[in-house]
Amino acid sequence: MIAITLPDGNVKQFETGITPMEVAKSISEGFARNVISASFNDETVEVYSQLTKDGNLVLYTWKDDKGKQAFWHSSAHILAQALEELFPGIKLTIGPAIENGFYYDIDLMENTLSEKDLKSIEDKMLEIARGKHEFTKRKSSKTEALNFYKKQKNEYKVELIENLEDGTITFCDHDTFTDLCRGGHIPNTGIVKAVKLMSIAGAYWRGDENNKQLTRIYGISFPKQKELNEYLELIEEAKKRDHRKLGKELELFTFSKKVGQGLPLWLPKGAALRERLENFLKKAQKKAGYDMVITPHIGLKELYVTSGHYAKYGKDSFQPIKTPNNDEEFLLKPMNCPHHCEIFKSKPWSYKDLPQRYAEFGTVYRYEQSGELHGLIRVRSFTQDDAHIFCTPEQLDQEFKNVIDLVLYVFGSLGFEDFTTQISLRDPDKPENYIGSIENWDKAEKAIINASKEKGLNFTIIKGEAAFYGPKLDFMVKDALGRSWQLGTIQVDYNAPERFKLEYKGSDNKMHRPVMIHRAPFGSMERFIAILLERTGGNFPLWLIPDQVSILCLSEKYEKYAQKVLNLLENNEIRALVDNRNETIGKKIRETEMKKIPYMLIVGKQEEKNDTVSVRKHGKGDIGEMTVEEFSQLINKEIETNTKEFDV
RNA sequence: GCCGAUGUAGCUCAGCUGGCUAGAGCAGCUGAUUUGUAAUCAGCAGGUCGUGGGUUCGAGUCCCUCCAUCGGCUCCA
Repeated sequence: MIAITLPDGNVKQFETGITPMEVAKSISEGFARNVISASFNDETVEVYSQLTKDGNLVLYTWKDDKGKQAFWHSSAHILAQALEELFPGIKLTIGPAIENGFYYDIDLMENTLSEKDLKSIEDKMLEIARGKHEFTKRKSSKTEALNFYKKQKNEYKVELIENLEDGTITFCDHDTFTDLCRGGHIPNTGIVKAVKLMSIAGAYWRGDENNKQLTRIYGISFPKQKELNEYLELIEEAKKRDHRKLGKELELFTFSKKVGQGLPLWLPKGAALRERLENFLKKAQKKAGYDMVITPHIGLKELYVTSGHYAKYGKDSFQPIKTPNNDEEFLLKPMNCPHHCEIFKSKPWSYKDLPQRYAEFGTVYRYEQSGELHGLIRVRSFTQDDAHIFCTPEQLDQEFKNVIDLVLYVFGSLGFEDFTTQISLRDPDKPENYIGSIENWDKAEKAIINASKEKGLNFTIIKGEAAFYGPKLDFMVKDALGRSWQLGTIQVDYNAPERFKLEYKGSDNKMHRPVMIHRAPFGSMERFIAILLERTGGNFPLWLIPDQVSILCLSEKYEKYAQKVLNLLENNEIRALVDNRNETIGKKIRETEMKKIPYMLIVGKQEEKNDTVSVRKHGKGDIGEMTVEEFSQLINKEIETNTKEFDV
């Protein structure tokens, strides 16, 4: 007998060798029908695996993330079988479940695959699924496994197995198909009722650009057709919030083939909105003790040789600008830190003067790979809300925490509550990727982790993701389609002060090296605004939105009165416009609603007589008649509640 | 940069297997209408069918090059 502990704390006795599915049946038949996966002592097991010792058992249904994972991973197996049947001779590599669905990477050999083929693969998958084939896991010795794949000339699987320990190798079979697999499957293929293959992409074997590029097929599957339909509808809805589409509709920004790809052009409404965001941050930064500085858009190549950026990124940047007569080379600045270091160097400092905090909305230029450009989110010219803090080592902790507070203030003010944070550290096995001493790296990494802990951030640590000069804390936010993007960033840097030989005089009358913090709460104006657009769907907070009010004339007769209302609003710093077109009021309302202008003021005979306006709120409808004064107060109150001051 | 897809009017799209002067709705312009809470009516104008080349009696449609865009991969100071 073994003792099985269930999540609710209940302990039950079973015969040795009982399966999770039988345990599920002992709870209830109905529940058992929904169980598709299980974990035993925190390890994923098959529902038909025999349990031979005491332990904690968790049973998963489709509703659990773990259940979905098993479902999608099993679907990847079905995809692989369909592919093998349709394209004999292809080589399978890996096929995991992902956040939404699954993929399988295959080496197609001499076959080609295009999106037109996806439908027939889906059909094949459903045909296999309907066979209700059981997934069964079996153990294999290393030599046996190697022989199996060597016979198939599948060098990918051979490489995978060679990195595995003998005794831990398992295969998973269903129907005629078999695959090297750690496990975690649903009971049988029949549970998969709906499949959609989303796209084909190239993906390098093991994620390394130097390896062969495989073909990756992305898909998603569901236990019910209805759920698939709902998912596809959700994606369609998300596409409506795409910042590229909204940016065009709301006339915020554009791109021009002639100017060049990845070089955004800000239209008047977008530029004004961006300025409001900048002013919002400037105000908070002033309170937090930052000084604004301004630096040029170019710098001598030597500047970047000193900083180390030239060696690291010189080849992948916009190439140097050469002067014809003198032998000079300038770079378009890809970052602001070297300029700011030189500002710090412009005069001697005492420890009493520190910290020095230099802030600049600095536009930088980076030659991003063409395939990587993405609307305003990934561009070749963008403006960082940059600042560099030069402080003593003793001040580092406090300064870092203050920056976290500032980022949290910015995110909070704009409704980014569901962000995640990640700390990027160096990869200790690849010292060649980084500059600076181990001691300094250790200090910097410790400082970030301590500050993040103290501020109660729920962070994940990722090794090998640090910048070449130092570790960083990034604030990540998701776009409409659920893709995560880095916005705010805070980085500790001991190396730039070293390379630029920055100094201050300490209380001991000796020279010391300051520590530098790079930070940008928005990250870049472009990316931040893009994400804000996707999350609000263009319904920006009232203080940010380009046009706050549209005054709709019932007919041209009331234009004069509308102008008077406009003047009154403008005196109250409210952004308004008059719609005096010769159109019906219904049409004007419809169009203003679609332009997402938050308030409409309808003026006609009645309003002119009463000296009032009829107010209609976007998405809500008519909210009644009031004086312009009352309306202004309403607006200003709404703005006030949405914009809290930064507390130092 | 790599894999796959897309590119027709300012916007959204139609144009079947190659065959008259390339169509529609919205936006625009002109005129009528002077309007009470999500589309008033009529007329007009607007396109080197992304670019360059090729196949053909004939190309928006077929093939190739390049450019841009979209979904991924790699990259992201």
